[in-house]
Amino acid sequence: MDENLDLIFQALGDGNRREILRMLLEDDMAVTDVAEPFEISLAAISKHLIILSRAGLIKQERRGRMKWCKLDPLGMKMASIWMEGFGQFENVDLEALELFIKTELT
Amino acid sequence: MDENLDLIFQALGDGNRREILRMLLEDDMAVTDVAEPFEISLAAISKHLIILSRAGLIKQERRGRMKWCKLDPLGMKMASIWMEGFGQFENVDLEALELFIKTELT
DNA sequence: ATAATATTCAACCATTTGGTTGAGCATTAT
DNA sequence: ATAATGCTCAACCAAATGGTTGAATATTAT
Repeated sequence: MDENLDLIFQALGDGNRREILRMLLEDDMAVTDVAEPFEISLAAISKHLIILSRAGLIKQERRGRMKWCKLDPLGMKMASIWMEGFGQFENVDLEALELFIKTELT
Repeated sequence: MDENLDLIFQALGDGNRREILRMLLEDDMAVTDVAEPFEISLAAISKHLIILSRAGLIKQERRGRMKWCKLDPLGMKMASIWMEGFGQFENVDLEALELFIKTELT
């Protein structure tokens, strides 16, 4: 059963959650700090963090009244291992790829 | 906007769709052939293929009355490019990873 | 011309998702 | 002891998801 991959990819399929991961790449943060740049409620962020946690993409550790969030590399690793099987990218449309990199990443 | 990544990861977040991709890795197939090993309806498979198509994970080409489905490496490439930013996997729990590889893949 | 095949469309349904608000519970500060 | 902070729970809501069935369309075979 690859329910793990379900959880991982579903978790990654939301822009807010990907943004959270990007933030945690720079530093570990408490829940309130994660929520700060977003416009949605704290409760919504809390839910997103739980989803990321269940997917193995982050770890949460309660310390005092705060809960610290840090990246857990395992989830992303599992996803990338699955994707490696499709690693024959010779036929990629390079023009579309370049456009993607310019417009979608940062 | 990274709606592209939304579509890609959401598409990958379903076991049936990942299985379709795995099948297409071996050979291009018509819709009916894709549907054959599944227990769900042909219409459901057709929908899954449209989702994969919109995500840039496959391409569909009508030839006669059949529609041929083939992998499109671009979608997977976009996903893996995004994930590369998280490529610091030194701290992975190797034991859990090994377990994952044994039980979840193939 | 008629029948069979390949695929999609449309309407529907149950469940999940992503969000809200308000209350609740620990923990820390005053 | 009381108040403030950090986070989660519960109930709710609208929209999206993954599935169904039956009809519709287009192409090929008889």
